[in-house]
Amino acid sequence: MPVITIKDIARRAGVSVATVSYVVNQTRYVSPELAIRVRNAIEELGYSPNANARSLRQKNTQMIGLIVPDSSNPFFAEIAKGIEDAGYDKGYSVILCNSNAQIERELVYLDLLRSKRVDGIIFIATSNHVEHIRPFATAGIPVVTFYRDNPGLDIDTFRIDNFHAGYIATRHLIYLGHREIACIQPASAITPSAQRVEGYKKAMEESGLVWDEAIMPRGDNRVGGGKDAAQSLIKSGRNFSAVFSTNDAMAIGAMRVLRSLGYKIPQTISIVGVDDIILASYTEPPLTTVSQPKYEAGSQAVEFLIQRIEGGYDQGPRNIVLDINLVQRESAIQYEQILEC
Amino acid sequence: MPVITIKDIARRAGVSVATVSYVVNQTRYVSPELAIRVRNAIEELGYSPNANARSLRQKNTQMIGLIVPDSSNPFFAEIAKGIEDAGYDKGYSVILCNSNAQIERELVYLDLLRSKRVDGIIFIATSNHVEHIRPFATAGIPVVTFYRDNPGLDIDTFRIDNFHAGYIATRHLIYLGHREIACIQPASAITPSAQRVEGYKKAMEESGLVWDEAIMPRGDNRVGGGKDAAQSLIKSGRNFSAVFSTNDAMAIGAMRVLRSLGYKIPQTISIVGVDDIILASYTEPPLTTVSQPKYEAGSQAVEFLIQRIEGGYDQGPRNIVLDINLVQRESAIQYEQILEC
DNA sequence: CTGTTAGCGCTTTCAA
DNA sequence: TTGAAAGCGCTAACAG
Repeated sequence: MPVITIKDIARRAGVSVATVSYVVNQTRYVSPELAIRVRNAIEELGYSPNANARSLRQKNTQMIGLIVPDSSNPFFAEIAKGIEDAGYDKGYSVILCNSNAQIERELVYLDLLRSKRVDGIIFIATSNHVEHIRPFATAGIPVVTFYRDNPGLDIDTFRIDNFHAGYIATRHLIYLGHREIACIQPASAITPSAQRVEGYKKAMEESGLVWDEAIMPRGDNRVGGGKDAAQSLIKSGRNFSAVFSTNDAMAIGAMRVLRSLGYKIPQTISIVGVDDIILASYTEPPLTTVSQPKYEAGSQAVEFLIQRIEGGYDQGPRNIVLDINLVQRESAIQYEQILEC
Repeated sequence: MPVITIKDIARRAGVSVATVSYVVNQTRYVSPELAIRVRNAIEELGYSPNANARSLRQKNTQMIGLIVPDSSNPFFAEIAKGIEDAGYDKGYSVILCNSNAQIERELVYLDLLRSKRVDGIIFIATSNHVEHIRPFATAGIPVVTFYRDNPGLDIDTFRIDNFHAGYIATRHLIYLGHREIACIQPASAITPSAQRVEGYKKAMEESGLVWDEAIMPRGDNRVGGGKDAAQSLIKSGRNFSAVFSTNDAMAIGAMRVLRSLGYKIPQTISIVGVDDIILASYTEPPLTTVSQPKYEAGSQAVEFLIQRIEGGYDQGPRNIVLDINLVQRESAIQYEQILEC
């Protein structure tokens, strides 16, 4: 079945293709009479303008590429949703690309997106190896990244203040009266989230408390790592009434083994995490954590991207630090012993 | 900065644009000598073929549209991931569209996807009102849907056997020795998942057990609805040692109130759900449930879609029933009283 | 073995 | 107030 083109409409309405184009896009005055005829023809023939042909002429596609490590990870899924929604409002569609944490696949997708002439790219990289976006930046294709530095490139970046996240989580525990506060830290000290540990230390020191590597086990940032960390925390034989976990996944793992070992949470041990993944509100008890905006970050990212696409901004790179805030649920409470003395 | 086109490459390599096209696409023999020159020019100039121009000629875009109610819902996110991955393997990109459960927005996206000339559409509808995909079907654009009937349209559909899901969940409980089995059912008897209740009834009857509306409260398919249902279950004053919930969300809600009321799960009450949402494996205790393939369903859907796109299939509509299976976790155990007698 | 060229469907300048 | 026509970047006859 032949697809209806602008020519068919022109013929049917007895006008030129130019006129059809003008009424479709409302881009110059057309007499009501002709306009009606055109609209009728469109209606009758069921015409749908070919966006690709349009793009070819206008050199814009109203599409943005989104590269994420894993769109089924609730964290990224939430960001992606924010992007899609904001894009919809602004008239941009999004091409969804999962890198599956493979640099190779990031490269393939980057190429593909360039070929498809997307108007901009939101890139949540897997590694610190972000050199491969250089061609885009230099080719003048707007790019926004998350949680990465892009030295020397004119690219906006969204990040959170990891130090501060660790700091406010720990301060909360201290405020609740806890003095012996354990910390479950990431396996690697060079990841961005390792900064959260620094915030923890700062908060401790500020209050004249000591942090002690003996109760600062490392985990793999996943639920399993949190379980292991909790085990070693118990085995250490040290006292602690609270634990700060550098992310929710490990906090959840820790809660599980602590509970199975007979500890009551929060009655005997308080826990706070960071991230506010959806699971956090469904655990037993619901987890107190430091939340970072995900949906909002996504929509703000397209905002910034579109500014650059449409020429609303052409200064140097912007570094946006997302607001974070403590969400108090039920896994951390007042340290009662203080009162009992 | 001017974008490099095929002409620039031709000029640089001293050949015709046709030759460039042929070496890029490997679509006819080109002498090694010229091929090298072309490849060098491409390398030097950083050429990226314009996929839109190509699409305009070839009348295919290597893109598929995906319409889901909410891509941040883990259930759809998982399906979407399967779609994206399979698409990647087959050389198709996916445009992500959230309908946010609004028919209006489904329509807008459907129009948009038509305009962008996607090669096919995977449509997970919000309502039973799927009439609006008719134009696509009749225009010959392949469409695959989930969980919906498309009477009179040549559209493939993926679904699960809801009756069977309810049946095997209930059979499992019976197999464990339970005889008084409550059922938390959906608010509406006409939704697809209401069939799960029929499966429950069948299993009960088959084993000579009676089902009783007094312990079959209705819920809104969400966690809150499960909580309410559990309350009314308790208020009914009837005995039951197990409950079958027609979905996981309600099962989780029920578990919560039952536990807060002092019931031990699974020691005093066993529970099984349906869906296997990710939360199910993180509850206390982890939920036994009937799982349906999500990732796999997604990739199978693109398989079918691409068959139609590329002419590998042109028979009538296909109705695919996805495999389901019981995943045993810790919320349902043997009914001990039987042994104690 | 390679090049010339028409044309995909649209926008937009230029002319009337 | 409208139309003719060039051209966006590419593919694929067709010709040589």
